Amino acid sequence: MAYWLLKSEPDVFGIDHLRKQKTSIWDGVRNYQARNNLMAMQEGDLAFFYHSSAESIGIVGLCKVIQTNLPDPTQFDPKSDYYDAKSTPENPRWWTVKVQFEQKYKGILSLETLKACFSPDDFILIRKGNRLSVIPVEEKVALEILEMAKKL
DNA sequence: GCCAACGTTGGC
DNA sequence: GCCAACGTTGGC
Repeated sequence: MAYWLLKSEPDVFGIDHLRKQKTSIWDGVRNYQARNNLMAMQEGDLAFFYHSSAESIGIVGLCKVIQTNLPDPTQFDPKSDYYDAKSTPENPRWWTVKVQFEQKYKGILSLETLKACFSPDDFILIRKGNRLSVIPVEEKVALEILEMAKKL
């Protein structure tokens, strides 16, 4: 089983949205590296939920991958911000997964804390200039984050 | 294939 | 709101 980190702006779709609706398709990703990470996900993988561009920045909860290799429906919708005219249902360009809410942490594992605990070599999230929104997390790092989350 | 221009992300 | 870093586009 692998671990991941999913970034989202809480104003748009935050941990509370996911908690309320229980599951969600992770749509709207339009970056090839992030898409490739989505395509590498397996059922049962766990993903940390990260709030970006917010008042409090950091990991706020946990979700689980429950369905993989889903074409992102927004790419076919001309009214969507994420519409891609070059994509067709026969040959979709953007694939994603469905996630299920697992847990909202009692507090936040702030970016500052994460920077203090991990090395950029071990954790892509804290590398300078990193903008990737779907990030693989090494097991070693993931297990430590899970422990840190218990103490919140 | 190069690279300048432009758009976006995301922390501060 | 600013701006550094990065990704994409398009002319050549």
